[in-house]
Order: sequence, then structure tokens, then C-alpha cells
Amino acid sequence: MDKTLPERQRLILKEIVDRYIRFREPVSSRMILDDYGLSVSSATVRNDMNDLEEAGYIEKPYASSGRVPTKKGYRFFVDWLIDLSELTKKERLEVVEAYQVRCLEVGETMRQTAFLLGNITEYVGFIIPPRPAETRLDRVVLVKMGPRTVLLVIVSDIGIVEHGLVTLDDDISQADVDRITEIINTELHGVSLDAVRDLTLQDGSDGWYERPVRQALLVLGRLLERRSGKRLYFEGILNLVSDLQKSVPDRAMDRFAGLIRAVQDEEGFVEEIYRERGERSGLVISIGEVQREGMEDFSVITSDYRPHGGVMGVIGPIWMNYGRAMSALSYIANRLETILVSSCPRDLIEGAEI
Amino acid sequence: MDKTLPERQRLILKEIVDRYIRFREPVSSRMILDDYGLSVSSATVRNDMNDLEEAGYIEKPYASSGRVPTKKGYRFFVDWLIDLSELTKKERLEVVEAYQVRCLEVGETMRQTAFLLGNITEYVGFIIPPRPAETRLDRVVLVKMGPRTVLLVIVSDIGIVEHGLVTLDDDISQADVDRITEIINTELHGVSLDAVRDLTLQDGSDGWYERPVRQALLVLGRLLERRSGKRLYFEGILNLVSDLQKSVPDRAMDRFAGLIRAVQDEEGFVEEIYRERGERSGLVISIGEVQREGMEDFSVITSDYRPHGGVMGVIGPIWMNYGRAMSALSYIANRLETILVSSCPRDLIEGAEI
DNA sequence: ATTTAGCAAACAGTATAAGAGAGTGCTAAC
DNA sequence: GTTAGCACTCTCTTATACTGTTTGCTAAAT
Repeated sequence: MDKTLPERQRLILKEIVDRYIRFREPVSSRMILDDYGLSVSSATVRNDMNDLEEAGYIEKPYASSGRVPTKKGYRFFVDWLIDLSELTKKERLEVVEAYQVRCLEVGETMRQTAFLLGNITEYVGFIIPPRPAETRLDRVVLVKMGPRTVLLVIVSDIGIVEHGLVTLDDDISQADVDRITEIINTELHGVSLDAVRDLTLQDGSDGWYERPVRQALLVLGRLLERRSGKRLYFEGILNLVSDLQKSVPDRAMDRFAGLIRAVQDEEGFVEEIYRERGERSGLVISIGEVQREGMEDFSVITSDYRPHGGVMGVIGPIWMNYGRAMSALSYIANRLETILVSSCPRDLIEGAEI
Repeated sequence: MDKTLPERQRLILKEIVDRYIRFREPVSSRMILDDYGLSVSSATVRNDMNDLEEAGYIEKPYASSGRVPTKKGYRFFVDWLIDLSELTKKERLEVVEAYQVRCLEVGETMRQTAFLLGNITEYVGFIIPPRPAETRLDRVVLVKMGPRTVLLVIVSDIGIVEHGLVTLDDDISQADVDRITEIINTELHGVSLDAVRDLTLQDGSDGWYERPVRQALLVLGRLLERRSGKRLYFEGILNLVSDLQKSVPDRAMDRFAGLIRAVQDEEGFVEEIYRERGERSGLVISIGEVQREGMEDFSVITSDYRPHGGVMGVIGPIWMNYGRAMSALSYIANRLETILVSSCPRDLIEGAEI
């Protein structure tokens, strides 16, 4: 990586990116002097800016305008020049309190997290739930509701993941329900949700168990199957509206609609996020690099979170406040990990660590 | 009500509204002739249009442009001139299938309904859940999860409304849990959720029961309290983007942002919807009449649904396709009622009807 | 009493031109 | 390596003219 750049040019580049992020208009040589109090003339700054332009870090919208950072410029900025800006006490409190209300339901925790990400960064927050392949079944809970109906609750090592109704062919006693629960939990405790799904949906185990057990297993499988569909939670898409409107008034709607379309196909989006992250862990910053039509002008910052390899992130305009977003993302990822791990039953904790 | 208007003027007004809804541009006297084949001259049509304008049904964006319907014009249109357009077989199927997947969770049913409304009308669908004051507790289910933790599921006459974790001070046996369940269900079966909330949160019952029962009741109350907060489900806000962009390219973002803001304050929005409906039942059409800043240029069609007095609706631009939206709304409201009533336990059905 | 033909007037929308202002690139001097 | 000065470029705004659509009005026709 080339962090080599003359000191003054680094300063000027930093100033250009900082100012552009703040005011969203091309930065002239004068502005840099006014603001920064460099003890050189504007001509000198212009010379440096020329060098920076030749090196591909900045560009001009038109021949005699101020400079605007290029993607390469943003990249250099986030890699070498950025100041991280800690969350305020108030914001940290918001996060902590949001997680205070203990959510049993994993889905609720996901929604909450996406909401926090969106709300604090004022961009779009999203989260991909823990992979079912690495989430383990803690137990199922069966409760007799009616003569032939039983409530089924699926509890994983990170909380309740689904519930549904099992309709049986015949009437059944509470004792039988308890026995079935016992059987299922003995067999499936600690098995990954994906494996549970496959086991319960395949017809192989047909002869093994009595009918009510088979029926319960079938519903269990179906619920997990349906669950796999829900792979993504978004919050705060509307935060972009005012930002875009202020920054690119005439193209705002286009950009916005483009992003919506890019994100509509959740399956594809999730895949692209994983592809883009590759084998990296921790924060990954993609500056217009997410390969989806309509996202060329958006930046995405993602972070993985343990246990079970989920990914959360923030989508913002390419001129987003990277420092803030990065801090927020780290902090929230960290909090979420704490929450998830702390709700993990003791005997499944080793299994949870990869 | 004045449905009195010379026959030809009615025809012309209908044609103007129809065309404006379809093409979203001022309608000239020529267009009406071309399209409709009236056997009069354009001058005659112009005279009629003049009358219509004087009567306040249409107006000109500028001195020599074609005519555009006024709110009064839309009102006359929906009251006297509209053709309802039935949903297609495919659309009806979509609705039926969406409800096929039996949702236990009331919240899920609400989300589903809002989604259907938004998706089929291609505007914004929303739904206000059944009033807790008129929803009755069927029973609670308590399941021992750990030594001192108990899972609490709240089942109302229309399905599961919430679940949460009760943390007890002392260890407890399964038998005790069953006894507590019995006590709570005996006391509270058939009581409205609002009443349950108030009963369980007031400190009066302090001495009555042993500690574990009191603790369970407290959590029950808290969950119902939290639930009251979630009074609104929205889906399809993004459907408006393309419509607005096509219709009012430059003001699109403003309008959009305005609506978002108007709807952000859910409490206030819900109140205004109830205020606007007043004592009316069935479909209510508000043409820019919902008194919220930013909604002057949007129309809202609402419908109540039984049991328990919820309201669902569609928000669209003032030039929305009223015929389609009205049909969709009636149909979906009807389906939802069927679903809700059919899942209602026998002994609570009378209570459900107001 | 309606309806119609014909025509002047209104105005959006587009295109073109001119002027102001901001910022750069370059050259020559420091 | 840095700076002052100046010509040049390009956006943004304002003014002007032109085109095409549609209306309102008047006078004649039915």
C-alpha cells in the first residue's frame, strides 16, 4: 500500500475530503488556506492539488472548478488520514438501553440492531442474521393449546427463532406432549439449525417415530425452512432522502430509486456483501465497490459479529462521514456480540466459537 | 349532496379525471373529443369545461393550459362517477395465499396485511392493529426454561400477541408453573388486553398472590404496555417513489420527504385517521383531507375491519387510481376479517362482536 | 337557446446570448 | 521550491426571442 505522499499533500487531501464530506461542494485552493491556515500561498496549494489530481486522488467536475475526491481519494483517506470520532455518551447510552429490553426473539434483536445502525449513523443500517449453519438448537418447547393443536417454540443458542402451530391427526395428552418434547430435545440439542432442517425434512426417519413426533418434526423443519428466507433486515432507508436531496437535488430520486432496486433482491445483495468481504474480518469499507447496479455511488461499511458469523453494515452516500459510521459500527457490533454470547446456554458456548 | 350536473358535463368531468389519473397531464378540450368521440365540437366542450371550472370541479395550472381536477372534482368523481375495477384472479389468489400460511403471531398478520395492501395497490399500505381495549385474553402459556426463568406467551382471541421471559427470585418446579398458569388463566380469561394491563400493573393486588404469580403478572403487564406502543404497520412507502418521480419530477423529493415526516409520528397519525373517519364505517375516502402537514397532496382510503375495531388503509397521491384501491381495500379487509374471526376461540366470539 | 367556427391572447418550454463570478493553469519573478 | 499576476474556462444567472398548445371570446349558424 502506498501511504507515501508528501506531508503537505496529505494534509491538503485530508482537508479536501473533510470539507467535501461536510459541505458537499468542490473545494478550492483558497478554501483550504482560509480554513487551515497553512503558511503557503494558494498557488502552492494549487500545485499540490495538481499533483494529487495526477496521482488520481482528486478530480475536477469541470475545467476550472474546485476539486472533489475520487474513489481512490476516499480510499487513501479512510486508510491513512481519517480521524475516528467516538460516539457521544448520549449515543452510547441509546445503544445500551435499546439492548436493555431483553429480546427473546432473535428477529427482534436483528430489527433493533439494524434500527440502531441506521439511527445513529443517519444512513442505512442493515444486518444479516447469524448463519443457521452455525446456530445450534437449544431445545424446542411444545405446549398443548387445543385438543389436536400444539404450540411449537424453537429456541436456539441465541434465543427464540420461530414458533408455529402443529396440527395433529389425533387427540393427545399433556403427558404425551411432554414425552415428545423430551424425545426431540434429546436427539436434536446442539445440532445446527440447518442440520435440523435437513434432518426433519428428509423422509428417511419415517418409520422411526410415532406419528405425533413425526408431525412435530415436520413443522419444525418447515419453520426453519421459511426462516432461511428472511436473510436481511434494513432500517433507515429514508435517512438518505434528505442527504441526497441536499447533495444532488436533481439526481436524488434516481439515486434513491437505484439503491432501492439494488437492495430489493435480498438474496443477491447478501451474496455480494459476502463476496466483497471475502476472508476479511472486522471492518470492511467498500467505496462504490459493491458490485450491484445502482450502488456505484454508495459506500458500504460492514463488520462481522460473533457468534455464528453474521454481518452488519451501513450504506451511505460515497461522501459519507466514514469516521462516525466506523465508530458506530464497531461499537454496536461489540454490544450485539455481548448480548448474543451472554444469552447463550453454557453447554453450547464452545460450539459457538469457530 | 349535489349529484346534479348536466349529463354531458358529468361525462366530461369523468373523462378529465380518468385521463388525468392515467397520464398525469392537463386535459384539453381536444383530447376529450379524440378519446371519447363526443359528437360536439371542441368549443362546446370548452364551454362545459368553463362551467365545470366555475363550479369548482376543475382548474387550470395556468391561463391557457388544459384542465386538472380539483379536490372537489375528485370528490364528485369518487362519489358519483367512478367505475370500480375488480381485482384480477391472480391478485385475489395472491391475497388468499398470503393468508394461507397461518400466522399465529398477530404482528405477523398485520405486517402481512400492510404488505398486501401496498403491493397490490402499488401505493402505501398501512394497518392499525385491533384495539387492545376490545381484544380479549384467551390465555397465557408459561413454560419453565431454566431454574429461575419462565417463558411467558400471551394468547389473545386473535392469536399470539407477545412473549417474554419472567425471571423469578427463587427456583420453581414445573408443577408450580402449571399451578400459576391455572391461576392466571382462571382469573383473566376473556378480559380485554387493556384491562389485563391495568390490572396487572396496579399495585393493589399485592398481597393476594404468592410472589411468583405476582412476578409473572408484572411481566404480563409490561409486555402489554410495550405492545400498545406499536400501533401502526406500514409497507410500500417506496412504491410512491417512481409515481412521484414521473408525475412531479422536481417536487418529488419534497413531497416524499413530507409524507415521511407526516407519518413518522405514528401516534399522531393514528389519531388523525380515527378523527377523519369519525363514526363512519366501511370505506372512507379522504382526498387531501387528512390534516397532517405534508399530506395535503395525498389521498387516504381507509376501511375498518372486525373484530375489535382496527383500521387499514392505503395512502396514494391525490391522482391515485381510486377504483382499484377501493376494490383492493374491500377485498383485503374482507379476507382479514375471515382470518381473524376463524381463529377466534368459540367462547370469545360473542364478546368479539360489538 | 345552443352550438360552432375562427381568431387573438396567454403561457410553458426551449433555445440562445450575454454578463458576472469563481477558480484554475501557466509564466515569470522571487 | 514558492509566489504574484493574469488570461482562460466554465458554471450560474438573467434576458430575449420563438414555437406550439390551448384557451376565451365574438359573431354567425342551427
